Amino acid sequence: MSEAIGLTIQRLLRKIRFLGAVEDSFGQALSALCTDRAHFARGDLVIARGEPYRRIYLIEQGWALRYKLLGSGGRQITNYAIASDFLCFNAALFRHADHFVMARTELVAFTLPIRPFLQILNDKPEIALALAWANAQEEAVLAERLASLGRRNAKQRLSHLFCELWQRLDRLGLADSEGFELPLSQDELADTLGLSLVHVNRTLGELSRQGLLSFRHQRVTLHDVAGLERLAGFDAGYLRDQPGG
Amino acid sequence: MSEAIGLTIQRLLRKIRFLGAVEDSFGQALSALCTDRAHFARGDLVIARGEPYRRIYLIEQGWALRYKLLGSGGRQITNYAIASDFLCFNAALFRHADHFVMARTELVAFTLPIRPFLQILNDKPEIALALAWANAQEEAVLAERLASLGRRNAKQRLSHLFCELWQRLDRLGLADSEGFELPLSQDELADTLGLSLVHVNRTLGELSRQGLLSFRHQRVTLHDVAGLERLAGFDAGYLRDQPGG
DNA sequence: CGAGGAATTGAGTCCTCTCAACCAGCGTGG
DNA sequence: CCACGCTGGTTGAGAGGACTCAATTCCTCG
Repeated sequence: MSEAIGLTIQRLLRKIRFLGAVEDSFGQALSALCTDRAHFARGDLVIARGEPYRRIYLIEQGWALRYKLLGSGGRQITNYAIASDFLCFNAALFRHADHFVMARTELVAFTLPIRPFLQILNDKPEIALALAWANAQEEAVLAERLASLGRRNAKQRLSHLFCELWQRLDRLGLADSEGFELPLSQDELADTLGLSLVHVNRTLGELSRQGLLSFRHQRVTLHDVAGLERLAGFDAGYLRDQPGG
Repeated sequence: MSEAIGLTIQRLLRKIRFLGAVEDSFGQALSALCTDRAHFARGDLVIARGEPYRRIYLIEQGWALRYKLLGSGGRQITNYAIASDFLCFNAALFRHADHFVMARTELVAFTLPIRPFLQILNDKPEIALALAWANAQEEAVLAERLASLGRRNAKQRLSHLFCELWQRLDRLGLADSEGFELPLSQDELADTLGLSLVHVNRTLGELSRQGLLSFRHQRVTLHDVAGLERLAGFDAGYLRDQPGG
């Protein structure tokens, strides 16, 4: 089992790129906890708003969506979680979920019991720090998305999102030089970017006609990365900063 | 000095409401670090994007704004920091700031040297956990704001923001039953909520005409809290959940 | 009393939305 | 093997919330 989790841990390490010294104890400690896996089918809820947290998940493969439902019927997707991301990490800190998490594809995740997980954080501050770093980076992504919704138009939002995902997936070895697989519907893009489905559709069309990118059959192809980054005002700084303090 | 910091620590504790057992060691350890204060004048930059972090601040009084500047000239304010909030907390995790922090009022903050601060987190996991909790709550606020920018109209965004601030300030003893002081310009509200200055102005006018709230002379008065919450779809859940895991 | 920042108000524009069809792909069942 | 139904994508038309430009008023302070 500690072999099966190898790739996931490697990805996690690649993501957090922390001080080399940490890596060994990190992998060992986590592997020891990752004895069980959970499987979710496409569309399954991992947790619903208001439910008590039961465990923490570490995604091995698949995509999950975090979102909120508004009284007025709207949905705001706040996050995509993919391989090496944690789900319900807040279980370590809160009692109840304040958002929904849904499996967007078949999803396989290691399950970490909360108490022992807390114990590890307690015993090994290096690990806690590394995970704090990963969390902080997610928050940086959130803040950048806020800037998108607040101050960028539809074309820029879409371009920015794709630039960001490309970078992020590339780091995990899940992208290639042309683009990446994106198992989302236009509807979900809309609910991520604060746009309507119809407008996302039209805007994707425009971006495609301008030779910037195309999104068909769950695959994003970037035709002109420089152009996209210029249009979006994309600056990878918020994804790239090295840990240190 | 450890007496002067008393109120700030108390507020911090009130904010994080953590297990009683933590409080003593928490206050003592932090007080010991809070030997120096920094003063900023209205408008001063605490840190600029790209700059290396130098220290962590714990606000004693005043308001600070965290924001991003977009290439296209826009500004997105991501956060207001007030008494008992940390500034540049990321200094513990990153080398360079990915956003700006500006003092919006006269600002007084304790300065915490990074290394010793990290040492404390290292030595006292309870404290690290408590701060992680505070951080997670900030992230929840960010996510909720994302939902606002994505899926709420101008009236709802404003109402929601005010409901949230009222709650948050109340917890610190900085609000009263009528409302609270809000040292922001309409321009800054606009850059927080992804609206234009002009539209914020008109929308505030409407809310006022509807007898819901008024905002004049840096003070928000809530005339009809229930109505506001209904309009905004405000649900304090994301601010209220107790720690635990 | 003048100057500068902030708040207001008016007018016209446009980006994005909603409503509404219609089309395409695909898995299922008769 | 093909019709049916579902989900997701595409396109058209009209409406409206929010934007920009611009001018005016209100405060506050030196």
